[in-house]
Amino acid sequence: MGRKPCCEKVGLKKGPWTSEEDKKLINFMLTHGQCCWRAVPKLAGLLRCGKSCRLRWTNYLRPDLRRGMLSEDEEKLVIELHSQLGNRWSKIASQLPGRTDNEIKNIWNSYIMKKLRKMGIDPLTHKPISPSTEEQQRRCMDMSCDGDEQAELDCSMDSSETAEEEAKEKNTASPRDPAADASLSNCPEFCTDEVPMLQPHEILIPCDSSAFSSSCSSASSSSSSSPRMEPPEPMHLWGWDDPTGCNPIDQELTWKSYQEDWKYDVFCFDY
DNA sequence: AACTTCTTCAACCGCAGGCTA
DNA sequence: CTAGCCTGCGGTTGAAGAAGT
Repeated sequence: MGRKPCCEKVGLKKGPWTSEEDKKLINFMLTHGQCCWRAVPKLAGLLRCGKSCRLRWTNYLRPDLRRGMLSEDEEKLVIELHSQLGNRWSKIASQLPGRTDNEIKNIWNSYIMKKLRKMGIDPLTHKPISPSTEEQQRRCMDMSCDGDEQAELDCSMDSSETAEEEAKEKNTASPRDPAADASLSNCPEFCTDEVPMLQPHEILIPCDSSAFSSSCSSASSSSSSSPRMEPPEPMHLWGWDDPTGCNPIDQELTWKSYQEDWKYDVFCFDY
């Protein structure tokens, strides 16, 4: 069979993207919309594989992304969804507008997991950790043999702190609280079969370059020679349901910050 | 100040599944 | 039905910066 690799490995750039490459990709995506990723690098003049372009766009350059820490609501939602879906990051991310699966995954691994452990909750099972159980002891033994990092963390946790945090946790809505689970499962927003997927036409400005340039005229005042890109409408105008409870004002603020951070100039290049 | 260890997160890799010829 | 292409997903890696000693 010998399936071909996704891209020709030779001659293609890897590693961190330069601002120049970002500009090319952004310009291409905003003028042409999302099309065949395999063709994107060639058409955009990039020495990257399509996969790399897709990843860069979806995880970093997409105009509708929300950057920064998760809000408390988002964090709760991630934990709740993870308890139901496991490591299905894309499903989880689809419930959090402007967040990517990669971002959620990173936040989970670097922050939420630690936090849950500190609270005495096993991040994998979402059940309280009970250090006195034989299971725990066995895991500690296993850990000492095979260097299981997670077990090590579990075992090294101060048991008094664990108990305290656990008690605290029981007073709040535990992720495995049956009532909470029931209410969640009754909530149509959490039906994973009805994930509100974002379509390209919802993100991107129409391909018509004249329409594009006119739409960004209001934002181009700061640079007459190289017009600045106008990100699309604020997210709350796109008709998203917002399970995080973020109100439009918050989203508008987020969007304003984004617009202020939007530094890329549009390039023109021939194909 | 210098060095080491830890943390974060962008990017990569390989695989699965959908689609089509 | 099968093979090949393409996209998307989840696990993993490694560079860079932060924190600790």
